[in-house]
Amino acid sequence: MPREQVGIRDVAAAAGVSVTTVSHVLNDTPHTRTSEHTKARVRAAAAELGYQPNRLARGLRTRASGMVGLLTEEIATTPHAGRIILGAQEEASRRGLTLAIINSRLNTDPEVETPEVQAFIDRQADGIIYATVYHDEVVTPDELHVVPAVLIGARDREGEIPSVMPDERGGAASVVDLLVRKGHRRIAFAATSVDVPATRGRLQGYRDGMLAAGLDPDEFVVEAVSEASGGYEATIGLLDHGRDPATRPTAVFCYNDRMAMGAYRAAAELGLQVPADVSIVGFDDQDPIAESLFPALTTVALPHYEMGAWAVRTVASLIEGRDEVGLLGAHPVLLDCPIVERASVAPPRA
Amino acid sequence: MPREQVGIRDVAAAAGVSVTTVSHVLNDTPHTRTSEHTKARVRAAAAELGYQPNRLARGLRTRASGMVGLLTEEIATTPHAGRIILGAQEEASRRGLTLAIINSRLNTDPEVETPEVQAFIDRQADGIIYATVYHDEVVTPDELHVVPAVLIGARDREGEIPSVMPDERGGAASVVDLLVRKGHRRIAFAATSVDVPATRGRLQGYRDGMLAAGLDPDEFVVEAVSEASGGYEATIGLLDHGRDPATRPTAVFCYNDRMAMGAYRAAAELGLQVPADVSIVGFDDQDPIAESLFPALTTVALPHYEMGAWAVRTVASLIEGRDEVGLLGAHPVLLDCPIVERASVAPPRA
DNA sequence: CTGAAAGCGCTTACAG
DNA sequence: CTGAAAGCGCTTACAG
Repeated sequence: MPREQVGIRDVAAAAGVSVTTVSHVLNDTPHTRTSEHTKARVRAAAAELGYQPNRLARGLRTRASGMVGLLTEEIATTPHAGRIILGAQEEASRRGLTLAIINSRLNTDPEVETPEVQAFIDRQADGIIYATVYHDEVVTPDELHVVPAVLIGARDREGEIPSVMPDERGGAASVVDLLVRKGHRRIAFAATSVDVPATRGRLQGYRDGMLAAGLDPDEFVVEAVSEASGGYEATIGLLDHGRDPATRPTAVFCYNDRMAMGAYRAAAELGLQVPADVSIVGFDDQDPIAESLFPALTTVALPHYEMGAWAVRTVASLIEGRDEVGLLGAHPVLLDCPIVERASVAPPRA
Repeated sequence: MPREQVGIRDVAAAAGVSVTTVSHVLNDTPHTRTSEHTKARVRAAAAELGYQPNRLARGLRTRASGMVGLLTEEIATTPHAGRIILGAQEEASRRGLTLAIINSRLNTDPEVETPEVQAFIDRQADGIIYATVYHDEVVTPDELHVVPAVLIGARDREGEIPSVMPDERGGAASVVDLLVRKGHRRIAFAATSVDVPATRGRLQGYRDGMLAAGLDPDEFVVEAVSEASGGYEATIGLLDHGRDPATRPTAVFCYNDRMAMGAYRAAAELGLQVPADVSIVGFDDQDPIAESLFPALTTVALPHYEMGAWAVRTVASLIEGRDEVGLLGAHPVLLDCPIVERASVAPPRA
């Protein structure tokens, strides 16, 4: 499979001009006058020969590879991480950048080397995006500070590297608000205790919402494991046990969709209809649960795609030297978590 | 952020040798004698300066970028597509290759250009992996034939490009076999009619299994939409309607996990316990359904990770000129779909 | 055993 | 308006 590369020299020869001229016209080099006639000849020759510039050579010369590296920490573990990649990839394509990906094993020790970052640097990546599993803050590998870089899902402890994360708190608050507007007042939250930002943010958002509505933010909070079984148990505890229907919750907001899945099962076992007897809301908009549940689950979507796109947009502006940064590094950017209304919420029984 | 690149020249100067020598010792160039003493000096200097060769420059010179491109068609639509990327990425890392990714919008018209492929070629990708959404065969873009290439999820119509896909048929047959070994004889299959290979392969596998066990391969096949609602309806149809418990199915094998999710709901509504009263099996091992269902779903896993890894392994051997190909292109490689046994299968009621 | 030199395919001051 | 030449950072015949 010999790739008989046609080079800039071939185009120059075919057009009867110098390679300099070919380069100028094909790149529209500013401050360069070339006669229209010559331009046309060059373009025709290039098209004729199917000339495509070798990006490697160009990169070597311009010291800009046109590549940005996405380092994903244990990509497989995050549901929907694929959408981060998709967002980053599409934004990169829009800008003529190529996205390279390396997945790294989780590495919490900051002192340890990060050969993945080095691999990107060796390849002259113009910028690097580090998508961490969701921890609060992270001390970033040294190598990350010598090249334009951006963080997804965690804040840089030193506050130097710009970062994005989902506004979990705002999303959770908006759920309570939705429920309140539907007429609910006894709104439970099935929380979890794992120490990750999502867990705290969502609980805080719930409390924000309850407080804003003048409701008790503690009465209906229960804690369980963040899985279907936990949602099941939490819901049974909330709605059963001879709980007076007049005082028990009319809605249960679950920490995530998997717990909501368990909540559905609990409701069914208790002979309760969703949403007529009890409204249920999840969080994550996790495909395919949210849509496959019956009735379809009202939940909150995470801005994975948007975070990926934001990351390349931001790293691109760092590359171009537009340093709204220092500014940027200090505070993480929070992206909206929109509610996806489906069919699991209704006004409470009169 | 000035990256003060240390180059091979700096190492040469520091070690007091020529760049030629530095290159030889750092690359262990064969057929080259260098005194141990010199080697040691060079290595020391390189380490001291933290020298990392510029892969762009090397690539330009050697005409091997060390990069393989993964083109994913609508990655977002396939559940678990992330695992294809993960498999490809990790295998690439093992071989010192970099994986670049481009997602393309679905493009069924073979005549239309595929700029994504061209983008990889411009960047001098050593090889290209084309991961299609799951169609039977595909006519590959011309550009793909000028560079080592490999297909995931579809066969090349011209039989030139090697391809992998899951052995859906074998996986489905093994499910029936498992059920038969547990003592089931009235095994239903909730099929779907969408015209994709998975749909045909799984049905064929079911029939293979039934035939192999001397059972009627048609009696218990029903068709429904490939979603939870379809699984629900199929199961209701199979088990209700005054069906005699002595003649109705004791197990329902669903085309996919989402349908299985509906089947669970149907069973619950009919007052049937899974797996005591009815065994249910899915297909896809779709996270998080399979694990979150109660009881946890026995299902069949798709070899996404393995297909990704196979693809870079194969494209790497094409690159190295090991052309077990022509051979390779003719027939798609089928990868095992292993059963994941969880808790939704039990012997039928005596 | 070691090194000078050409060249990979481009871009970009610089000169004319 | 156009082109000759240097150079990006490597590797690799080739010579000594």
